[in-house]
Amino acid sequence: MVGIKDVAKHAGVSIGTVSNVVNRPEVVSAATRKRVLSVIEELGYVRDESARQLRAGRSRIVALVVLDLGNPFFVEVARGAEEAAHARGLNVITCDSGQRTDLESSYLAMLAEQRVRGVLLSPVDTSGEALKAFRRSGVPYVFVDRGVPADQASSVSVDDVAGGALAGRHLAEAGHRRIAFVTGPAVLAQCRDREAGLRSVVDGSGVSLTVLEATALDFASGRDAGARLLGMSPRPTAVFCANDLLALGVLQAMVGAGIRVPEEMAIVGYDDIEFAGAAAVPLTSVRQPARRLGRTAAELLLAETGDGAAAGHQGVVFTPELVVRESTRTRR
Amino acid sequence: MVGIKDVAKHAGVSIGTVSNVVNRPEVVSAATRKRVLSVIEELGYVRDESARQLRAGRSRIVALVVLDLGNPFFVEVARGAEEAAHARGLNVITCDSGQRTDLESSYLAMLAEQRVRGVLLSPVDTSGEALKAFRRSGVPYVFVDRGVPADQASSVSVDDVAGGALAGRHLAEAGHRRIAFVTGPAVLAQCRDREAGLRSVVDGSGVSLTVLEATALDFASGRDAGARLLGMSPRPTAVFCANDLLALGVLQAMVGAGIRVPEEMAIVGYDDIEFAGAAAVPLTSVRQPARRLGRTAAELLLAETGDGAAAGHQGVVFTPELVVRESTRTRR
DNA sequence: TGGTCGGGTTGAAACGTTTCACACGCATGG
DNA sequence: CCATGCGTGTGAAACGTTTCAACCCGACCA
Repeated sequence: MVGIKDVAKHAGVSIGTVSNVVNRPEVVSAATRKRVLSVIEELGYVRDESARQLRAGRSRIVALVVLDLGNPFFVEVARGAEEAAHARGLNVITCDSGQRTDLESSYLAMLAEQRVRGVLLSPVDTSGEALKAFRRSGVPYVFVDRGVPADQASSVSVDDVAGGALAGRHLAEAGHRRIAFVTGPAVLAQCRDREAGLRSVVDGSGVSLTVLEATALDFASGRDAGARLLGMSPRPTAVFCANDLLALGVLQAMVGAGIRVPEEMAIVGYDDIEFAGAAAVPLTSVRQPARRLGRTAAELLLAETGDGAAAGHQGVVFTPELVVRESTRTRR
Repeated sequence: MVGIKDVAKHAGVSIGTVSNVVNRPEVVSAATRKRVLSVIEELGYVRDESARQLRAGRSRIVALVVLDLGNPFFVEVARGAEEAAHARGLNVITCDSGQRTDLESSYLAMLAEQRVRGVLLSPVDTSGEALKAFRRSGVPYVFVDRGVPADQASSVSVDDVAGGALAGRHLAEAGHRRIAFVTGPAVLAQCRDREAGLRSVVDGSGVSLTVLEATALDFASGRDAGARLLGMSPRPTAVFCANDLLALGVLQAMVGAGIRVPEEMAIVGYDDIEFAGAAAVPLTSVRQPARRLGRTAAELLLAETGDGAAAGHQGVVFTPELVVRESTRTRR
């Protein structure tokens, strides 16, 4: 593999000059610059980032670790993060923890070894071992889609309690008295907060609330939850799901069983992914500014790790928004 | 940042010994091993992969460059690739080229600088400049979801011509005489091949075929294409879309305009993503073994770059499968 | 003419690993 | 008692960059 030395030899200059041509072209004379560049082209030299990084002590890569890439919400977050990083000449690598603590740990360990510039983390569990070990490595990180006290780290999140309340209020006002909440694993703060928001509206109002915990926040688990819902009696008249994938799964179960939505079962999802509007019955959902979440998180991280070296952490919280569609629109 | 030297000093051993503890624990005595390990733990030492890689000359990372991470098909491909790579102790980084040649080039350049072990590439254009430049870098690569002559590179693909024919035959047999094909950018071989397959069935059979080119293979473009479809007269009675996202977009346009599917417009998609079955009208689609595609591609790459160093390239071609659902099931 | 300046180039150190030839000490066998 | 070998540990080289002090040389100024 051709290195800077080969280029130097062929061009009849020193290694340092080649390096200058590549990194600070303005300090080298036009003549040599041209000569060196043509040798680089001819030999097909591409610099070795690992050597560069070893010397520099820091990498030009930012990592994003998300809960589930199968969820279009996180794909949007990733796009936002890339926008912001590219604008600063950094690259992003995205890792999918699949909501598994072990995978999350292993990715974090890998990223620490890579000495990435920083990590945008949508954590499975903010208090677990995985994170504790990572913190020791000293790699800067920012929480995405998960708020934490600002003394611990910066974070960008959406107010999940408010989102849950939004959904709850919507259903309560439509007159539903038996509501189900389909949630994911309780380790996920998003799930807990959305439930809390829902309860804040529903509790004490005479509405009965049933909670169904799905094994994962995905489509298949939603279908399972839907099946359980069908077996209940009396059956709830409305269901709020912790995300759209679950909601789509529930919806499919309903349609499959011939239950009319929203007449016999109203459904509210969360995230407002693009598919929500394209479902069998377009889904009412709580919208989160996914792309902005990613962009802001990246910006926060870069501000912290930049040369300006701002000290303190920040917490940014966005506000969710209810998008009403057919799945809760009672046609009379 | 604590390095191997610090560990060595604290443990009262040489650098080499620390390295041995980490990489070949069996050659060092139990006593020193224990001592060194405890120092590592105490100091929170994590090795620097860039130094490691510089020395080794090769990285422990495999890259996957896909056309669109917003397409669940590619997320599945990525999962398959990760399965295979993790099984061999390698990590995968996924890059989303967004079907843009410039982004693809920039990712490939970045990956070459990183000296990744190899690249799994779902290329925008197999003959373009982007690829030519990358080839010079000498980084091994395998095409995913795109067949090429085996003398150029290994590849894993699905027979798109057969897939197109599958869809065409299905529609022709259902008696459709005016069929539309909604496709993506013509640079994409997938689009061209699926069209070719469709034509092989339809041409000369008296069926009229209209081709609508969408700007991208995504949901929004599908909606646009759907709108155009609505404006045609006579309107086709069936539409085959180059992927499911387009098909879902078209479907939404139909539903929005009150056109009944499949009675007034039959729709066939491609990929059979999970959402296809959950759509307003469950979508008939041509299924591809996405996960297997990713897994096989990774295995091929690792076989080529492994120590065994098999020389030649291979081309693996999978066969697609038609999944019939409501969107083409004529209810009489 | 001598001194200073500055543009252009060089050579070497440093980054943190891994690896490998070698050294040391001890037991074993001749 | 010497040779051999084995189990441990060491020290230094090498990986490909970047950076920085030093150097060279021609021009300009006093």
